[in-house]
Amino acid sequence: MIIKIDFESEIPIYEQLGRQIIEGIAKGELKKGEQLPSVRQLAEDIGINLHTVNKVYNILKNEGFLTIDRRKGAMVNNLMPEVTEEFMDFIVRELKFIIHNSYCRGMGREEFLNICKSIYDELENK
Amino acid sequence: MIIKIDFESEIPIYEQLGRQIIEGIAKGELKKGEQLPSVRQLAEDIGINLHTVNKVYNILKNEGFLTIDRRKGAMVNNLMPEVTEEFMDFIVRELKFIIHNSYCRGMGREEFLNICKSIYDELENK
DNA sequence: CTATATGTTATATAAATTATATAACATAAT
DNA sequence: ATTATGTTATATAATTTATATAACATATAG
Repeated sequence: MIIKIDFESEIPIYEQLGRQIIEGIAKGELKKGEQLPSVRQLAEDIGINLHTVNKVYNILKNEGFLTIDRRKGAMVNNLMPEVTEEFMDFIVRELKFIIHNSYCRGMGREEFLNICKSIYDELENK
Repeated sequence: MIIKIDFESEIPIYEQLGRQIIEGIAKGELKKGEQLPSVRQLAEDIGINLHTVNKVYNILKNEGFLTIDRRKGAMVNNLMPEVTEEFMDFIVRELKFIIHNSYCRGMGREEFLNICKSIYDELENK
């Protein structure tokens, strides 16, 4: 799986990395139980500090996406996290902002839903 | 229009304020051409610094939501910003993250789309 | 004209966040 | 024994976020 960091982005490196790992899991590029590179290896591969990778692994562990074994390192959890109340609050909050913003700009409901659908189509590979 | 800032939130104050103004415009609580409180007035009302309000007004001016007249202060723009390529990149990026994340957690396409629809229903006050 | 209110600009400061750099430790695998 | 793993501890630097004062130019109100 290829990780690509945009060092010019306003999005923090650890946030970009975390999103790409979740994307990899969602798309099946990272299988359940699959082992991730060690913090040192991945840090070297993408040219960032080992602590930044370690931070991401621990965030994703706390969210329930990864498990970390002292011996083998990080791997994709066999059981994905649930849709918690906290997570629902998060996506509703973010969706509201995106929808309010696009609504002001004249984007209609159908157009917005079609964008969502196209992302799902890409995700479930057509 | 009532502004409510959560000082415990991890979301910056200026971000919270900006989102609520856009929400107000989307919901019609703030009409086109309507005058907003002065930076000093609003800052005092919600208990924050005038520069934080000023920052928000200028961000929203640059995005095309507000116009700022030296005499009358900030007001809601009569012409809302367009769905620019930059904006499309933004919402696709954010939607991808939300969808990948919820997809991992077992939320299906229909459930997700229903959340979006309910936000639209609230927005168009059904 | 005077006083007030407006956005604006300029500094300065403090706290938190983000990212890196070294170093060391305990433990498991080779 | 050596190596690789996550982990912990400091330290530092840059950036972001938020506040605090002060001042300026200008338009409006009295």
